[in-house]
Amino acid sequence: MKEGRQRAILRILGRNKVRNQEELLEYLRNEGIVATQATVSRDLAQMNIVKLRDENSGSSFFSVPSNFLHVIPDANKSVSGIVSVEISGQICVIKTSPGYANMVGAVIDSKCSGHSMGTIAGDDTLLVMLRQNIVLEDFINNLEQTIPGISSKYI
Amino acid sequence: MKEGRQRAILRILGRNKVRNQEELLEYLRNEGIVATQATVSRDLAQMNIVKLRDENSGSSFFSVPSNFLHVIPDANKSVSGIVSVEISGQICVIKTSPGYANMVGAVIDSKCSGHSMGTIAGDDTLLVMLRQNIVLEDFINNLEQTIPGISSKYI
DNA sequence: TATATGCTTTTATATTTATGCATTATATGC
DNA sequence: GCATATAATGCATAAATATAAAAGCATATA
Repeated sequence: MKEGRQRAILRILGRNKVRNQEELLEYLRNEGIVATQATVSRDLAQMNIVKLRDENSGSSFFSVPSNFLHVIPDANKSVSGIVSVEISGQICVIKTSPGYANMVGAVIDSKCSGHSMGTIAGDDTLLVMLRQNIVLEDFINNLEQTIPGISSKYI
Repeated sequence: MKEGRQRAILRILGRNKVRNQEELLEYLRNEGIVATQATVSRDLAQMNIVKLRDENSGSSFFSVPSNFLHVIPDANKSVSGIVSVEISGQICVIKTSPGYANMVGAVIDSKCSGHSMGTIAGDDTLLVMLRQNIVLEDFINNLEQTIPGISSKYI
């Protein structure tokens, strides 16, 4: 019960700007999950979710801390030299085995140009600068298809 | 009036974990600044200050966004090769003496991994990519302890 | 001087979020 | 299965935050 609801909350907050807990309840109801405000209040506290402010509108909305959104390399089929993938704001950082960052960067430059403004590679760290209005999930899907051996999941 | 109060708020929030607006009003009163809850509510909105959750206690407290914070090298005791530190959004740029950026990057990789997703170094410029939803004050404290010779100040 | 204009602030109140307590569900040991 | 412990939930309400409306105050303007 709780676990499924919290997973749903992550999904919902990842896709929508939710401005208060009543609104979140509605989204949940649309998925067939019924709960009360008190319950989601506790969920949010437990998940460390916070309310941030929209720079422009000034209105506030819930935000999932990054440690709940991980893109992890799939150990079974990892042939790409990728160690980890992490996203924060418009920045995606990909850690690779030593010497691999440039190669991965080249791949992303050619295959993810719709999502990426560009990349800069060190030796084992690749910086991908994401475009402003992309849908993060699309980029992740793109990554998954482009670079065999990584998969994303929530939590 | 307003400007001085907001400056005080930055100072107070940088040094203390303030848990609600009434508490903030008390801190202000201790500095001889009298205002009402409604006023600081607007101040916080205007300054984009948000409430985060303490990882351990679960209780929440106000946090100042990056564009109000500056970290500067302390000229008196600067022995680390660091020239300047500046933060914008999720990006921290550290300028160093020529050739030092890599070294500083390695230090940060090992000592600040909780706050940093990764670093990329040029010759005299180091880019530190910060995780989402970190408490910036914590990162800066960490930096100060990790790299002797820098100190931070508010605005 | 009187009037208008654009903030800032307060007061009063609405909205939003958190929480104590009782209840129900779920797990654990016998 | 039954008893008991533990956790999850809802209800009612308290606490915290935001906001509408009015008042204050400085500056500009006729």
